[in-house]
Amino acid sequence: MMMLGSPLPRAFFARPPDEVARELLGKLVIRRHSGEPLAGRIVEAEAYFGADDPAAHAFAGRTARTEVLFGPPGHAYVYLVYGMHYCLNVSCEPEGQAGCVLIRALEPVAGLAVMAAQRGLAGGSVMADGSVMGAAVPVRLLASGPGRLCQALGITRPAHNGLDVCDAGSELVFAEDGLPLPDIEVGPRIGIRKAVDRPARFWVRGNSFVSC
DNA sequence: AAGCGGATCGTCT
DNA sequence: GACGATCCGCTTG
Repeated sequence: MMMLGSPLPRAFFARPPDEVARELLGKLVIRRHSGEPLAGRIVEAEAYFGADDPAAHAFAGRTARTEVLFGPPGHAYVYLVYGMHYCLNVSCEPEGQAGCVLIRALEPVAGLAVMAAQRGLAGGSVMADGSVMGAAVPVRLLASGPGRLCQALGITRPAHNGLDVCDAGSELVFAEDGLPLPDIEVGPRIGIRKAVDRPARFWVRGNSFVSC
């Protein structure tokens, strides 16, 4: 029986990315830093394969950017999209073989106020007399989307690319949450132009934090 | 409620 | 020199 919050073992990631993506649903992403830990439960993830997947970054071969994808499993692959958003992935397959899972949405579990602040959604409107009208923080939008969750957790390529997410001492850890596997749905991946028909997106059925 | 376009830059052609 | 594994605000209906 795995302990609650304990890091997932490296063997968990040393498998094909579609298996890993499916089983990552319900697991925790924990961002440790000097303050309180930030955490979210994975509710949506996509598998990206290697040489046989034109939609994957690894498809073009081994480059400086994609080095992590070909390295040992269980390491963070963080890249910049559209010049402004970071995306978090975790490397899969044994060392030497490319593959990863893109984390697309988290259900916030801990550190919601910090997440809101980092998202620029501190909530509440400052009135003319200096008082603050209550406007509830839109929790659903905190970490629902690959760019949003990186902003909420403060994940960047310079700081986090290549980190070992199986190491309890790491700034970024993927961990067990002690919950049974949720009811899962499968469909095509989002936002890609190649291999659009491949069913490689997994999400928790009915969960309101799924990005779409 | 849905659709459009602007922002912004590392990476590879 | 072009192009994204995106998000947000503004437009229209």
